[in-house]
Amino acid sequence: MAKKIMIVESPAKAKTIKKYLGSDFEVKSSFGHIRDLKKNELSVDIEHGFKPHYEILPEKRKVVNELKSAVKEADEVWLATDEDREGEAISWHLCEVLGLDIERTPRIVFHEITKSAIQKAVQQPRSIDMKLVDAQQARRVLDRLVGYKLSETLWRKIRGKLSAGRVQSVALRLIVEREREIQQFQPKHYYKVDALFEVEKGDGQKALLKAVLDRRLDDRQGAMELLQKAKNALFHIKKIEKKPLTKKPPPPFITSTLQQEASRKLGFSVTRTMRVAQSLYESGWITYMRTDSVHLSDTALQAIKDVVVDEFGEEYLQMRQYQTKSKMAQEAHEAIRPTYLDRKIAGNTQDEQRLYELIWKRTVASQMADAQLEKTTVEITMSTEPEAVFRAEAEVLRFDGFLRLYQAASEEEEESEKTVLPPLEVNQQLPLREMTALERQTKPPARYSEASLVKKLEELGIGRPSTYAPTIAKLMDKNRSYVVKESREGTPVQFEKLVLRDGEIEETTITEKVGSVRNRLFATDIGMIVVDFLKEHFEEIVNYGFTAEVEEKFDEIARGKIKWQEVIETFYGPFQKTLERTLKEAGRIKAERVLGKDPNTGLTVVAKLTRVGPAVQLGTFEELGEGQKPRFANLKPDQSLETITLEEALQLLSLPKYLGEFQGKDVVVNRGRYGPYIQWGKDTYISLPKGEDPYQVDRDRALELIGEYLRLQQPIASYRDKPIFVMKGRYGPYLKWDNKNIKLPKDISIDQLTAEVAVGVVDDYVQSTEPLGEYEGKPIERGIGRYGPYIKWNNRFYSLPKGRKLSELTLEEAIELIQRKTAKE
DNA sequence: CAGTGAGCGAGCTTCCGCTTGACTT
Repeated sequence: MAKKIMIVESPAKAKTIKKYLGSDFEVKSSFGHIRDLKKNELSVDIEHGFKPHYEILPEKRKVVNELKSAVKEADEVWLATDEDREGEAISWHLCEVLGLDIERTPRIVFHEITKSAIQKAVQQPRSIDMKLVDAQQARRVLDRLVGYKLSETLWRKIRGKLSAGRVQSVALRLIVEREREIQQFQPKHYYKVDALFEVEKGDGQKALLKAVLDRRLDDRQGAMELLQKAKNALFHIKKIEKKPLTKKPPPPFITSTLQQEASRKLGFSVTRTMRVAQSLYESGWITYMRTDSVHLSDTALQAIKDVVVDEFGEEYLQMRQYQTKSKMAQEAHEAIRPTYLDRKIAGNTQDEQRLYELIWKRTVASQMADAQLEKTTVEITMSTEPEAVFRAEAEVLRFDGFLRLYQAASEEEEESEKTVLPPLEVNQQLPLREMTALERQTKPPARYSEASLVKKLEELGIGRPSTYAPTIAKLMDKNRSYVVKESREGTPVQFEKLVLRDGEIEETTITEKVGSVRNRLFATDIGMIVVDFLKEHFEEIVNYGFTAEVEEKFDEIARGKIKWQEVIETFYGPFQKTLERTLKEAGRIKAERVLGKDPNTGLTVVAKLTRVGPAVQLGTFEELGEGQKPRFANLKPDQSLETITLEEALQLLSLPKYLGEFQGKDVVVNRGRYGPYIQWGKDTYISLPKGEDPYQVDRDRALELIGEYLRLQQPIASYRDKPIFVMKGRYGPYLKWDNKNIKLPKDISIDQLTAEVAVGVVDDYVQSTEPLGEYEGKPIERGIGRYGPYIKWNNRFYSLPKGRKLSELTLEEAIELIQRKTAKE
């Protein structure tokens, strides 16, 4: 029998296809691209029609050799790489490298991996589409020219190791421009007014109805006037409006939406989401995770239908096929869905199980009925102020539909308060219980999170499912540090609160933290400098529409309307002129701002980007003369070269501060690489507690911290002849004993910790982590991990049910736990 | 764990998109 081999891109895919094709074919994988431009040089011959010089990717030599010998043995080679530009190019490179005839090698495509789709594809082989390959070559050559030429310009004009490119520079621009908007934002204060009315219920009880004034008041005077008028006002219901509302389920996941939902609901970074999804894919639980298509195969739809009808009943079923939104989508795959819809749970780790559950719910919900709601709006008027209208809103769920299974998370927390309304009638008079005017301030636009940046990039058609996560990682990479991901505490702001109750207006001031954020992307000074430079000299390329424009050209190449070299030629001519002009005319960027003079020394204070990051400098090299070095102080993470003031700079320069001697050794407070610390003598360093301001630390405070440090140096007690130490770690206080870290129970604070209590905690730990016993001749071990207490048997982990303590778990219960989980699988 | 920061200048860096391991902890 003739031997046939088929080559696909992914080994997991190869395995599945093999199953469907049976013994006719051997299925091999190329592991993605096998050939590319050389890494250490431009590798595009500009003089000779932009001819690319390809080489086998060094890490793919082994795969290529294996493919070569497999091809030698075979009578027929079939190519089944993905149905898109990149997939077509991979097939072409395979032909070139494996010596296959481009015209005669059968090439098949399918965009779902089901038995029928594959069998159908095998019936309709075609040959490689060189027009599509050329579109890919144009894409590749353009990205290389833009990327390497721009990066080299940055090395010469700003500093080495920096990079720029069609995708990363636009992503960076988005973050930088958002950062600037926030810097320039001036918050406006306003007053938000709510009223609390009493409503008689039928049973003689009173219910409360909260309504919100439908506009914001500009100042305190306006708020006060309204509350004054409310003292003698009558309130009437003017209108009750009921509107039906339908909510549609969201489409099944693609890469970008999975990253967004996993970020909001599970708190995953985009990299973590992709790592976990990859693992689920390799285990065969989900379809391919790098996709831009919302398409579901017929077999999947049928399986989802069965699940919906089984679990929820016919009335919850509403089949639909979704349309992919993005114009840039290449749709080589299905949406991300479970491979077996009847599996509600899959995955080994907790991360995998949580992500799988999310995918399962979203997939099933996509074929469920719309939710039907009724929205009621009540308008209440005020007799003494015709302009004032109070509004209460409530939503009643008439039919839950898909909401029974899946609720999409929203990016910003919902602020509107939706209450259940008591029975109400038009013209009904409502007694006022209380009216509150609370001062608020407007918020600047939100900084991007990883996931919201992905969403924006996708809207702009920039980047591909396989590059979203790596692009973001690249912006944060150490060699560039264009962007940092940080959580920041807000700053306290005082707000006035006016409350009218029982005819009296009470005024109070409350303090609230404004602008706290978790895991947001912040532009750094070097990020801003690079964007400014690119915008000034290469506006066309960092323009948000650049990718969309060149994509149109690539489409024309794919349709055979234009040659790829022509597209590159048209772009490169003007680009090269701009490059030459920039290299000649632009000076070397030295980001430096003179802030003023230090009143004590008369020396100039400068803010600048040094080799090791943004800093302020006291005295210039000229001022100080031969052999003298200026003093430097690094900027704090929330400061920027663009906005730092002389006062802030002088404060930064006030450290290191000498605080006298203690026990004959110098005490100094300073800020270092790892935050603020106290140095005592030559080699004792004591970090300040988190959040403490080093500029406020005086001698008394320093000695207090040294005292505490000395106490912690001594063991608090000993257990089984080994010392117990109290330690302070990132996640709070803990005990160290026998090289093990033991967390303190929440109800024990470090101050009230006595020797007896410490021994007790260690004893408890020892009791609950020694093996519990044996099951089938293997020990059952116990331990406390990141996600709580667990038992471990036969190299597998079993989480304890919520609330169960390790020390109270009996052997019988443990065995039952193991049996139950084993039975499930 | 707790430094550094200019100039001088050789030698290094870099893109986007398609795929997973082979290394550590």
